[in-house]
Amino acid sequence: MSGSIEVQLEEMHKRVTQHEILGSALDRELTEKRQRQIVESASGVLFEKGYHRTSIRDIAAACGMSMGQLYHYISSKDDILYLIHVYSQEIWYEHLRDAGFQSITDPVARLARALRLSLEFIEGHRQLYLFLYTESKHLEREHLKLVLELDDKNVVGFYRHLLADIPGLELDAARRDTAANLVAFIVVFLALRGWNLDTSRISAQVDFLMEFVFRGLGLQLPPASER
Amino acid sequence: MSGSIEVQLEEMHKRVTQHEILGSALDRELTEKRQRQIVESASGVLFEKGYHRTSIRDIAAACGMSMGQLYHYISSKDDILYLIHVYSQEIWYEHLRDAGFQSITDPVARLARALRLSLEFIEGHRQLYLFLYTESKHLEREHLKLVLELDDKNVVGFYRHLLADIPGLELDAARRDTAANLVAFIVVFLALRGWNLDTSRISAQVDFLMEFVFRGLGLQLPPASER
Amino acid sequence: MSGSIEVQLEEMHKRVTQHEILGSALDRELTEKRQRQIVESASGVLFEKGYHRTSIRDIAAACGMSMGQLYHYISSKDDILYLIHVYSQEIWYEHLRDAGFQSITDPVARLARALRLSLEFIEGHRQLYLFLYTESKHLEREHLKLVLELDDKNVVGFYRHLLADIPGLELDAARRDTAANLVAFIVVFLALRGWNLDTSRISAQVDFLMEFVFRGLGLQLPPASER
Amino acid sequence: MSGSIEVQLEEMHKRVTQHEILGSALDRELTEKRQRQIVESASGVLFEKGYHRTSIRDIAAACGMSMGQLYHYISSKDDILYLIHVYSQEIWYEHLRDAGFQSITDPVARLARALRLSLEFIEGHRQLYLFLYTESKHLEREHLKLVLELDDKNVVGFYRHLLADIPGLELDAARRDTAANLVAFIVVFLALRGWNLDTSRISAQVDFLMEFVFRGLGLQLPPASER
DNA sequence: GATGAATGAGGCTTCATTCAT
DNA sequence: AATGAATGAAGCCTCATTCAT
Repeated sequence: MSGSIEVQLEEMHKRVTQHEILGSALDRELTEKRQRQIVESASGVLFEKGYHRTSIRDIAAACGMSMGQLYHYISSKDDILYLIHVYSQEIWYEHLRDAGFQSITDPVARLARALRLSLEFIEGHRQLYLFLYTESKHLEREHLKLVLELDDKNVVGFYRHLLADIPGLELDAARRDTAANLVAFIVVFLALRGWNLDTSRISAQVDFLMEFVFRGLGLQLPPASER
Repeated sequence: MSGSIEVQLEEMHKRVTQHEILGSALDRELTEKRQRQIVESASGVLFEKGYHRTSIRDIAAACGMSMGQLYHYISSKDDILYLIHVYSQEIWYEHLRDAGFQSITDPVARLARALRLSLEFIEGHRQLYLFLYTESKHLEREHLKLVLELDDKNVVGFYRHLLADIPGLELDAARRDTAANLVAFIVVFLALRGWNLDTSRISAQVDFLMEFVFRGLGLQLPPASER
Repeated sequence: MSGSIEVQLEEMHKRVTQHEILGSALDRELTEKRQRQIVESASGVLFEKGYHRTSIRDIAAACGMSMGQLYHYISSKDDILYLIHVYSQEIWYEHLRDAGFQSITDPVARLARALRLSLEFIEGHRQLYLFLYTESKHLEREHLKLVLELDDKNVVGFYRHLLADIPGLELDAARRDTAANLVAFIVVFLALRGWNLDTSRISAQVDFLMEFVFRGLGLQLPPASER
Repeated sequence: MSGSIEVQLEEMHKRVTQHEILGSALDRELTEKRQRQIVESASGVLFEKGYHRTSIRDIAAACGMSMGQLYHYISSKDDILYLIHVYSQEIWYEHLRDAGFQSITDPVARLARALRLSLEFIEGHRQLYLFLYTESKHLEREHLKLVLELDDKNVVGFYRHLLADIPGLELDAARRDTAANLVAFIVVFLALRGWNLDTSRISAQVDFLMEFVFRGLGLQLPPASER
């Protein structure tokens, strides 16, 4: 079961790709490239001003594009919000992959590593995650549904699998689901409540959170060398 | 130390009142009454459509007021957002008070009860808390600052005090602060991730969360009769 | 049956009034007054430039209103198109009424008078009728449906009743319906093909059309004094 | 005089061709072929969405062409509108010709046959004729002038000639012109008011219209076998 | 030659706030 | 005092046409 995250992410990519966002541009490859550029360029303004206060003109300017060009690669402002959500899952996945996560075999070590990598990653992308939680509610119905599905499948699903693999963890399916959601939620703690936390102690806070989660689940945290 | 929350709330009221738009002496009381009415009437539309998509017209209509009248009690749309934040802390406080929270003396039992009352209260006001987390970012700087201060002082501060009172809890001030923030965060879990949770099992989930938090803090949950 | 047109028009007014167009203005009476002003002021530009080429800004300017004000009395550009259609039926009705049409009792004389009054009226409102036929296709589905219903009920219905009253006119219901539609169509001939007609001979053309229609129906045109 | 329509159509072709955008000698033929293809392919979208709501992109897609290719055969969107008008006259002419119209010699039978062929043809191309009447107003001045001239020359002119040929029809030139215009107008009745007519009785309606026109002109309709 | 990405003005509509009545 | 009509800037989005590749 340890390879499942790759499979999930594969599927995610497929689903994202299947969903038509295209404005009028026809070249699929160029479109995807530009969409990523748009997300990366637009993030700055969006995170700072918020979705509603950022105009399409602001975004176009931030992307160095004309408004018309922008609309060749998206078909509505809402698409950008959606793309950011997808993007966030992609880069999170890439982070795990690049950190060699999948080479770990021990289930508990896997959980520990996943937790630490996620905590650190999200801490490094505070604004992004704050934005995601803050603005997801404004997605249009169709996009919202997709995003929530992706989140349940890829993010929560990821933790669900990790928890299921751990021997001796006495959680029925229902509790395991709640636990997976809770982990996905706690992992985002530093981003959502960062304004009220001492930013000079990040690594201590990461440790604290890992201990908290492991103890909360009734598990023993592996020695530091193995997380 | 057990009375501190009341003191804090007193102060909160003062601060809120100080910031009021209208100054005329006798109107103060009426204004506050009307403001609460406004918040309570406007909540419906606001929670459903979101802050930006709800117009002042919508709000006036929901309140059964003319726009002119509405503007007698607020000075800008942002005021409403602010008032909702204050309101949320007030009714949370009232809930704790009405549940006889302050009569509990054992520190661990106090924490347990505070947790359960908060979890249940927030679960019963999901839309409100989702709104708070979703829209607080749109508060204007001055209001935002106030709200964050109130939250740190009254909400996080409340949990900070509870944790400080618990004997044998080995947390230095820094960790205690993180822990208090974390508790304030977890307490909101059911509202923020409710879309992905089995709503038929709320009370089981409340139990699960309480166990999780207590274990996470290295504490033993009191027997059910004493929570 | 001779009073039926009044009844029909009464109903038309009711239906029009029932149909919500209101922007944000609440005063029904003022709204209706302003809507008529809008129609009358906007006609000029609209007839000249056509619906699509006339911008909302053009219309607001022609009405001496700000764009915002305009939208207090309508809720979309399409509403204006709709209002013009309703307006056209109203003023046509008023023209017939003011010309004392309903005092005529002889069925054949009634038909002749209706025909002449309509021909003359439409000839005097060429641009309006050209506009109606040209742009009705661009009405949004809901409005289009309403307009077509009104036309069938009030305009075609009017001719249907006139034809039904005429003794010795051997038309089954189906043919009578076609005939009524045809009359409603021919009556508009001068407006729709006016560009190709000698405008100096209008009254001769009206006579020609009346003779044509009466002969076409197998009727004898009453002496000029009774038309 | 019976051959005159062919002559007129010849001339029409010439005029249309003269106005072509491209000059290069050999391309002429290809251009005309492509233009007809464009008109035929684009009709679907255009009739359904209307001229203004159909974008050049839509048209290119409907034609299976790139936008660049499309612009090799037209020089503006307005050209397409113009080409459709010309096309409509061409296929109408072809319909008459293919039905062996020119072999009829009796003037009254000619008129009857012309009427029936036109009524049937237009009924079979309702959308096209609705489009022509609806959108002709949007032609640019130069094209509009041409189209109106063509219509007066070829369509109205055709009926004018037919009427002129009929012995014993007491119409001065002015009335004859009005009558020709009226015939050209009535012939389009089924297309323009089709929405309000019983579509299951088309042939009965064609008969009714023919009787109506003949009676209206004071003529006797030839027996069915000779129409 | 052929493509389709790029332009950017201009389209319709909304809305917080004010102020004449 | 109370109303709600009025403002007008700013919002999102479209599209005929061009032109670098």
